[in-house]
Amino acid sequence: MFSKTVEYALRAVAYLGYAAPDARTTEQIAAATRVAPAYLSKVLQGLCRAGVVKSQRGVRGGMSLARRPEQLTILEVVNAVEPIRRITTCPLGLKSHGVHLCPLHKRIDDALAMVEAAFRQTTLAEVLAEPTRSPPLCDVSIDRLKVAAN
Amino acid sequence: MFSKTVEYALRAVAYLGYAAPDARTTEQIAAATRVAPAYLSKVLQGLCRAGVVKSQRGVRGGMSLARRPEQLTILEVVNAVEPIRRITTCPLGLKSHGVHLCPLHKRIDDALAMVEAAFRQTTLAEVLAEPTRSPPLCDVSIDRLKVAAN
DNA sequence: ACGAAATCGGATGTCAAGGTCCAATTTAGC
DNA sequence: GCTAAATTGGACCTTGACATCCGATTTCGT
Repeated sequence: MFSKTVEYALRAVAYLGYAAPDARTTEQIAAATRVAPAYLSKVLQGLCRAGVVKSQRGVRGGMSLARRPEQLTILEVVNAVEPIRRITTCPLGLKSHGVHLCPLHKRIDDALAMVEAAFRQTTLAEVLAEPTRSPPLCDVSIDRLKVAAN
Repeated sequence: MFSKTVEYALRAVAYLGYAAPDARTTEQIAAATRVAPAYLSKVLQGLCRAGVVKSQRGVRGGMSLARRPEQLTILEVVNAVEPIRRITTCPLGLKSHGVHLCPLHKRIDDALAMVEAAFRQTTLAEVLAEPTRSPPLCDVSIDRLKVAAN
């Protein structure tokens, strides 16, 4: 239902939020999020163009959040890589009823709207702060220790 | 977010519900739902195997609903062609926390759960019966007249 | 100024989704 | 029994998602 690319983008952003405000290299992010480094690179480029993360080239460069976690919603991340396309007109292309969706497509769009609303209401900060037995992104804490040790 | 195949399956089922209890040929369904006939054939085969529709070969054959619209939910149709895969374990494969999802994946799974619940609660009969300016499936009424005229 | 470290961008490869085509099979009706 | 009408299943094609690779470029630190 959600593409792998969306998964990868959310993992990366979660990891960066955890590391904020420091930057992390694509290699580090890939290792921590268990994503193929070369592909993650492309995903991060997309997030960069969308203004979700910012990049710094060269020595001691890497990726970091473009905004504070409190100002970044899950929806923005999702829409940056693969926009949720709401149904606004009849997919069958019938002009017989203009903007009014038939009951079937209304239901489908309602489902999209629910997801959209849920993601819009959730900030990265909320995800990171949520008390839980499992740390965000699973083993990000282990990685954090590893990075801190360097 | 939802695949084309899911769209096609829902359109076909909506059309068949509208025509119920009579059968319709793949050609008729394809024309009414604006789907490529050859591909719709494959989709219908899947629905048939899943027990959502039933097929009748030969002269005066075609496709019809396997159950009454009141007994068929949107979720069943969706799951027949492309099951909604809830997140049950950490996608990163970390065994460090067993069945407990991290906050990120919890949110994603919550979204999936909402969609699943909405689709489970909606029967085909409800979709067909809903009062609206636009008939279900857009121009199904036009098609109905055409079929009735034969 | 130089070199190492990092992103950027383009070319390429792989695989599943979406889509087509057709011969084989089944079946109602004459 | 024959024929026309319909599904079935398999082979095939096309496109986009996922993924890899590498040379070019930028930039920090010495």
